[in-house]
Amino acid sequence: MKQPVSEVRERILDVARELFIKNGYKGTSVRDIAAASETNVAMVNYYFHSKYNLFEIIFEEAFNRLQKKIFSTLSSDLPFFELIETVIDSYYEMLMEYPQIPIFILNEINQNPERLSERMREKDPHGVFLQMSKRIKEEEKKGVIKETPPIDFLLNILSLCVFPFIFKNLGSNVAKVSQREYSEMIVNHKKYVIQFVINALKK
Amino acid sequence: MKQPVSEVRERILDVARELFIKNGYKGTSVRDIAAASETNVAMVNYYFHSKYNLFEIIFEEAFNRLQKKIFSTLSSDLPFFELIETVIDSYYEMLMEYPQIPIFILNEINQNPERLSERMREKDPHGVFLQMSKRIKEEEKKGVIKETPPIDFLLNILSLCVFPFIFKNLGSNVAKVSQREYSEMIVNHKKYVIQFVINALKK
DNA sequence: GTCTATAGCGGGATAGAC
DNA sequence: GTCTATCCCGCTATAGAC
Repeated sequence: MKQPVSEVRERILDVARELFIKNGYKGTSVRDIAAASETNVAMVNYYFHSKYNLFEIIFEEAFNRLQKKIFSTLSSDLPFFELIETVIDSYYEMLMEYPQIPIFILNEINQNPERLSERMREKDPHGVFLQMSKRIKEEEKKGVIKETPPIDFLLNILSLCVFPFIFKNLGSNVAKVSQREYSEMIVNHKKYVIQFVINALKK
Repeated sequence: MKQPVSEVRERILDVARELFIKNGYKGTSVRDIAAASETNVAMVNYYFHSKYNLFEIIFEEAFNRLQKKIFSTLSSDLPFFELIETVIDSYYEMLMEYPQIPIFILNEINQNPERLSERMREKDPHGVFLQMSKRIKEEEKKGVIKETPPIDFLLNILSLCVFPFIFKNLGSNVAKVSQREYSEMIVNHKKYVIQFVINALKK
């Protein structure tokens, strides 16, 4: 019994997504994908031309999701400290739902940095960085916050939000807690991070 | 003319360190190492048995140095804020020398989490975490700093120190700066991080 | 559209002569 | 200790039968 256009294609795509997220690009072979999707190597290359092309389709999907979420938060017109809180909230919310994404992205940076960053540059239609810089400048002028270089500040936000998820595997092992316990710990950690950042900003 | 015990071994080790740092573990082949050290593949395996073992020797070297440095800082009697500054300094100094280490660790985690975390647990013979907790408690009592859960605080320190290096490849491309410029940027970023952390702590 | 079979490459590791 | 030659593996990709 045959599904619409290509049930096989979908099956390969689903399996590949799972494997790429779990094992990364280099850690996933076309043979793995073929076996897990109960097809064969030739089928994967028939539908997707190459392993890299297949990877790109899946990567795009994950990447768009993350981008959309973060950008819509950053572009809102909330009061400054609430904006900060919401940005951090959004990162954590997103990353708790898709904890594999940072590892997925970071693992593959080495693979093709030019191409990936080309994409990221394309995907900044609202000038989020400029908008954020403007908000920071305003608050500096008001004397509410300390002198805050936008790049350094945003890098700190990114570090504080993303690293705990990257560190999850190692951290839970070293601390001898289950991944589940670590995840619960992260919820509390988020609250500390928000306070930490706001304290660091305040004059 | 022959050098002491094995001039060749040292040469291989030096070249390997350089290549691993520059191109990462997977990006460096034993053939590359052989060529650059003007020996051959057999020599590399004669002295180091395997590529993985060779890398581990280099990894161990860096890890031990960091460990030693952090501990000597923690057990010093520096004033608390200077202690924080020195710890952050040490992390950045080490990571600027071995920027590939975090990425190697990340890749290792996916492949063999048990082995790596076993090692890291072994390497805390002096109780860095306990030392730090003690100092934090003292400063809390003095009323100098806010309430500061040690785990969350240390995770923040780690995030702020390690993430910029993980992000290096992607970040430098997105910001359209060379890796070299990014590295220079990181030196300034470190200064901001130190101020950021100290402000966040202060009551 | 599906599959088998294999080409062709590049990797790590090793045997064995010197 | 050193080197050449080679093994064996896994990978991507494709040719060609059905």
